Amino acid sequence: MSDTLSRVPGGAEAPSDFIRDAIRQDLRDGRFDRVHTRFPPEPNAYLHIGHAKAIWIDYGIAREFGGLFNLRFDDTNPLKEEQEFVDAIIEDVRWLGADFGDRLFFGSDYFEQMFTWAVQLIEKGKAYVCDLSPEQMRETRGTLTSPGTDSPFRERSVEENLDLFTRMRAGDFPDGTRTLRAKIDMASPNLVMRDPVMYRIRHASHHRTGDTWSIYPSYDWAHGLEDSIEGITHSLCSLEYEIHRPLYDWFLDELGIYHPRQIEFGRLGLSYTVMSKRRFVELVDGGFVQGYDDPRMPTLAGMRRRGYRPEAIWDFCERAGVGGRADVTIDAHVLEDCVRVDLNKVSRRLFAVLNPIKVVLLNVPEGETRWIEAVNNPEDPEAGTRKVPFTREIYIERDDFRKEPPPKFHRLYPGNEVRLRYACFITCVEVIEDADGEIVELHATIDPETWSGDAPDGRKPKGTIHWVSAEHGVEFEARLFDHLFGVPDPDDVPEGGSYLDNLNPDSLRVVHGIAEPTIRELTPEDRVQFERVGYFCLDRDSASGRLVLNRTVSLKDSWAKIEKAQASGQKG
RNA sequence: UGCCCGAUAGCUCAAUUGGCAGAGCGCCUGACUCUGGAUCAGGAGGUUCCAGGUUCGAGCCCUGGUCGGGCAGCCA
Repeated sequence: MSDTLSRVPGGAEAPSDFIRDAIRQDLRDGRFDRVHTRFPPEPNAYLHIGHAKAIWIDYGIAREFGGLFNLRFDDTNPLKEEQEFVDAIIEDVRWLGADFGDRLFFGSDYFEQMFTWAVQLIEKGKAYVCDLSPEQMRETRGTLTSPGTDSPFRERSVEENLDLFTRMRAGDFPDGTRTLRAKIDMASPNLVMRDPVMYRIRHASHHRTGDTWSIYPSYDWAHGLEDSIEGITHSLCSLEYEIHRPLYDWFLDELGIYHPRQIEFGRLGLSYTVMSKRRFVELVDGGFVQGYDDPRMPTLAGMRRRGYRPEAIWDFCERAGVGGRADVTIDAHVLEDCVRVDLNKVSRRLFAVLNPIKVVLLNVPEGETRWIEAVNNPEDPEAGTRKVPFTREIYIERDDFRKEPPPKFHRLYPGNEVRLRYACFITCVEVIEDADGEIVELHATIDPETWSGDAPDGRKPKGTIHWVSAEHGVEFEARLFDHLFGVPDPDDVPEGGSYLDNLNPDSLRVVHGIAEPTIRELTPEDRVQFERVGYFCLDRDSASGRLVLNRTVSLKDSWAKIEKAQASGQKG
């Protein structure tokens, strides 16, 4: 192993995958003497978890190898691109923590240089102006199994091409009437190489260049040039561009300019959701979600609003890995696990009850408030403690009580004693029901000897439950999210069906809970764990007097698992 | 009936130059606990898509199949 290599980050200890291996090889061979990557989004949509993987690869590799990382907008199509998306993407990339420093670039800044290079190709006889209509071009391109035919304009003179191309730029011709094409091979088995379009006429206003251009470069022509101009070493992109690599190389070789290396990786998919811009639009426009940042959406904006931290997303990308040369779909539960692991370390704990039932503690005097010290985060001693009010009437989770306890149920039931977390032991002495047999209230007694946390006789209740003082409790709205789709693969539909048929009707459930007063201290995007319930994040919809919390993810519910096992055990 | 890519545990993926097939998640047991959380220990689970071939030895190399995906925008 090279000594130099093992000293730089990414040399010796760094993860190994086919991309990193290829880069190390390039460094050893002297093909490149540094590493410089870029993330090149088109500003026409919001970023999603799939983009996070690309950023993780681009930025992560640059950092590991001590190289540079650019954020570059590939804005070559004025019809689809908007400043709104530029702003949103920059915000998302920053939020993720991918540091591009001052290296924020726009493909449109290079239009003039691209034009100059196009003229060079024309002069070299490698590009020509073609008058074919879009339909004619399609017809002459051939098919997957048959070659195309040469355009009748393929052999125009350099002078005529130059004149026409200049007039295209000047705006002399209507949209769609002419293109500049590379002269390669209409019989190539790779359709991408059949005289691809380099420029098309578009009398459209661009979000950055305004009306200065009436021709715009195509992706294939522009992308390699952008990489070359910025001195990118490794142009990492998804698998769909693999077939474009010969063209990427062709342009750079014909121009004889600095030549980065394109390497493709598999796209990242997530189960129980969809990941295309078109479908995002359908979900939003169809009112199935409330926006691109709806917490159920796999967009970075949605995940942020839901309460995910970038750390969890990085961890997820790492677990997914670069993998082989294939697209991968990772189980959504893996992402959720990453979120739990991350939030567990950093979240303050709070008491909140989502489905309350009142408990009257008969031997606690009315009007008395006892302030209990509670640990803010057992995982982080520095998070300190807080005081939680305890009174005669409290709320507990309805699920934490059963009139007739099933086996292994260690929570509250008539005659049973449980621990109120951080407080004392209580025993249920009476169940109050209404005329319909609905439980409306419980009566219980506390053991005053157990305030220290231990009983003098050493007995230990099997269950510990959370609680909220009825007098001090603060009401809030909880938005409980579930997978947007009811099945792992939304595209798994019968003939003629739509992925929309698989929408999960219960992906959003709104309930009203009661929490300890500390909840009032939260500000939007603050994350907490409601003990024994799950992780929540204050939504920006919260206004004075109205608290809205998004459930980021529930805790693993092992009791639910036991119950499920019991239920299936009975029938089996 | 073209070109390119893929197929490994229930799921998603690993496996240096060919050298005893692994991980995470899920599942099952158990331990521990003031979150039935977290944590810890153990376990089950495989014809590496199929058929040939090369090799002392093949998940890996070769040939032929099967199945799945991508490619015929003046999108990126």
